Amino acid sequence: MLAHFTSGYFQHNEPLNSISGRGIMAAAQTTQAKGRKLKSELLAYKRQRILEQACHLFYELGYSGTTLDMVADALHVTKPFLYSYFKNKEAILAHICETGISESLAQLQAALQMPGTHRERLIELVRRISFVVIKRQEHIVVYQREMKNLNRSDAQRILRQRLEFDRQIAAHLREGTLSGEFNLEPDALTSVWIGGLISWIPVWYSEGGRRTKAEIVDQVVSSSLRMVGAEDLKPSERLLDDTAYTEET
Amino acid sequence: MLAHFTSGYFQHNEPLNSISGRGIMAAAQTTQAKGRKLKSELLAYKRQRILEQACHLFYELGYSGTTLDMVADALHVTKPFLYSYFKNKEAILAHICETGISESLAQLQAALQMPGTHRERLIELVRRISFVVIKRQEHIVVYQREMKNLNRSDAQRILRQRLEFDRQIAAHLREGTLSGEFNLEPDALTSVWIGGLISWIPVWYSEGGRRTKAEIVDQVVSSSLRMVGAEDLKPSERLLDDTAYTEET
DNA sequence: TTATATTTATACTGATCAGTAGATATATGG
DNA sequence: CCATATATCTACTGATCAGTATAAATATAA
Repeated sequence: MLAHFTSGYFQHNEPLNSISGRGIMAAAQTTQAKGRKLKSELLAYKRQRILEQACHLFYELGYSGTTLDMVADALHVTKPFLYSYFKNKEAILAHICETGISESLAQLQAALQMPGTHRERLIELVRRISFVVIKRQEHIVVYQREMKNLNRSDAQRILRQRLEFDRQIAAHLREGTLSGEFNLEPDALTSVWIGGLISWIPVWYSEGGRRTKAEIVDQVVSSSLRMVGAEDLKPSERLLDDTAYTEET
Repeated sequence: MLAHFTSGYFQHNEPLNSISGRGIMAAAQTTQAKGRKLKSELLAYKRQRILEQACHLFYELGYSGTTLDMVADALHVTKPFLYSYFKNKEAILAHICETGISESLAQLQAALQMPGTHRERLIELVRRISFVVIKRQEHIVVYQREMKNLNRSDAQRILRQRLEFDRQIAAHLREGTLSGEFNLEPDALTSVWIGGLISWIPVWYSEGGRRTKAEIVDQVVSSSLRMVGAEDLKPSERLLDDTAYTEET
């Protein structure tokens, strides 16, 4: 039952309720501290698996079209199990909605802190965010569709991150315009349109479709550069493959 | 009760169930043909009012967050009333979802048939579609959010219109590239990105906000021109006001 | 091994709501 | 004004499902 345990990673097709600390505990039981750490890892892992499965079902069937019994069944557990990990259905949705935007914001900030011209950093940030959006397609779509079901405080917390996201891109475009790299009118909402472009990816991209991730992302980057009035993506700047941006963290 | 009737138009705050053909019938009752025509107009009007109100509530509260009792209450009628105008709740949603896309498609085709260069017609079509999207903001948002709740055949019918919409824009961009007005790579998905740009308007535009409709639309047009590699919108081409595109049809 | 703590499951409740059967009111035509 | 047709309402049902009380199973520590 517990044999699938492999150096910290878990098999995803294993019934969630069969996962325990026993195997490792027996082998490496030295201190209570280690036991506590493992326990909290298990907790986090189970939470994450619930979120993944719920996200997928919300994506396929909609939030209100998905019952918690369905989520539980898919994980081979029962509804009250879910309630010991999340306060209620809405709390699950809130976590899902927050994932995409908070990861995007993190990548945006990382890209902005890199060295290079404004144009180079724009390329980098559009790329990084686009890859997040592709990786978290389902989260992004669920967020866009099901936002309305969030309670006031969750909605506000997430909205604040969105506004911060937009504020930082807008600032970068303003700076780049001042430095002469971009060509934008003072009151252009180009940060908004770039955000729209990136958020539009899930509408058309599908894993295993005719285009590779790198192609799609290069098109978004190219369109963004054209929109801000910077030099278009040079052939040498094209992505050959996704590896640099799709490694697991 | 029936005094609000004015030359074919109806007051919107009047209880829907008080609207009848009596007033006009008494004054202008000449043939049965006229009576039938009026009757079908009344039927169409009531259907339209149900759709408007339902759309607004779906927009505010979500499809599953809106009960048909709420829709009925808002119109000062009862739930079974709605069922004599629509087969079920999903049929109401399907009509709402179809509105935005079919009106957009109509405007697209009208713009494409106008005289002018490819660039001029691109400006015209982006403008027209953008104004549809602004006018039908709530319909568009409800469609994007609640698509999943449509049954197979409704979803397919609407999807076909979307695909046709994209196909025609793509064809226009291809022709414009061949004629040398645009500068696009053969496999660019620019029609998709322009569609995304336009669909993104409702996320940020709000009636009575800091920007006028004309400003927003000009920005979308400008971004589209830049994306396709055409000459940017000249100051003389800017919209001074919305009137040319927002007259009632 | 046994006592205690933690995790997970069984079985239920109360509220909600789409959809309907049948009654009532209103309009139409003679 | 009456008879018929049409439009609308009252009152209900059956199914669904989020959330919970409590029991069972499992893990932990001594």
